[in-house]
Amino acid sequence: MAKKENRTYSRYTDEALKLLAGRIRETRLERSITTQDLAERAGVSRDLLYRIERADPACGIGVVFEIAALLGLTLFQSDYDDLIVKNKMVEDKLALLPSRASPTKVEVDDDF
Amino acid sequence: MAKKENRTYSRYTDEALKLLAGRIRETRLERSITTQDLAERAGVSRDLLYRIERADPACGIGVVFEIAALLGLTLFQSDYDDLIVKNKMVEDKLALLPSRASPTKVEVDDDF
DNA sequence: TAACAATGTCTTATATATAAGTCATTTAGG
DNA sequence: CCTAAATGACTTATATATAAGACATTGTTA
Repeated sequence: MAKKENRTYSRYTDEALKLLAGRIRETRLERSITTQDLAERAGVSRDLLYRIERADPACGIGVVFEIAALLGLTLFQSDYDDLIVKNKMVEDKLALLPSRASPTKVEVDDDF
Repeated sequence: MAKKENRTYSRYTDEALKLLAGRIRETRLERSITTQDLAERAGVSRDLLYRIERADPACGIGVVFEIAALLGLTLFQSDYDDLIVKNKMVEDKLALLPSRASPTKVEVDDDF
C-alpha cells in the first residue's frame, strides 16, 4: 500500500467518495465478481481496486470512473447519449460566458 | 505540466470526466472566480486546476470532487444529508450481501 | 487602444500513486 | 468441519502526479 497522503477534504467530498466506492463494491458483490477479475478487466492492480473500494481520495478519477462504468453504474444519472447532450449544453453555455474572470469584477458571494 | 500518461479509458468515462470538468469551468466563470483564487482556496496548484478543467483522468478524484464542492456543485444529485442517507442504504445492502465473490458461483452476464 | 491581469502551457524537482509481490486471515461451499 | 479461494493489508520499486515557477498570449476594461 502506498504511503498515506496528508491532504484533507471536506465532509461532503468524503461522503461523495464513500458513496461511489460503496456502490462499486455493492455492485461487484451482487454480481459475484472477484476483485482480481474486475481489476484485470479494468487493467489496474488488485491493490488499486482495493483502495478504490475504500474511497481513497488519491486514486485517479479516470480509473475510478472506469471501474464504475465497467460495472454498469451510471455517472451523473446519465447514459452515454445523455452525457453527449449535457456536454453540448455546457459547451454552448461556455461559448456565451466571458472566457476569463474579469480583473475588476468582484466575486458574488451569496452568503447572508 | 506532468508527462502524458498512456492509460486508455472508455468513451463513457471520457464523456463523464468532460462533463464534470465543464461544469466546474462553467461555474467558475459564471461566478467570475480566478483560477488562482479557486486553486488557493482548494489548496492546490493553479496547474492542477488547469488540468482538472481539461478533464485530465489522472487527477486525484478527491481534489476534483473538492473543487466541485467548493463551487457548490452537487455530486450524485445529493446534498450532504442525502449522501449520508444513501451511504446508509449502501451499508445496509452490503451487510446482506456475501462479503466476497463466491469461488464457484458463475458470474451472471445479462448480455443477450 | 493601451495596459494589466488571467490564462495557456511549458520545465524541473519532488511527493506520492500504482504495480507487483507476499503472507495472514477469512469465508463460502463441499 | 476442511479446504481452496478471496480478501485485507503490508513492502518495495517505479512511474507519474503535483507544486513551483516561468514566459508568452490573450481578453477586459479603463
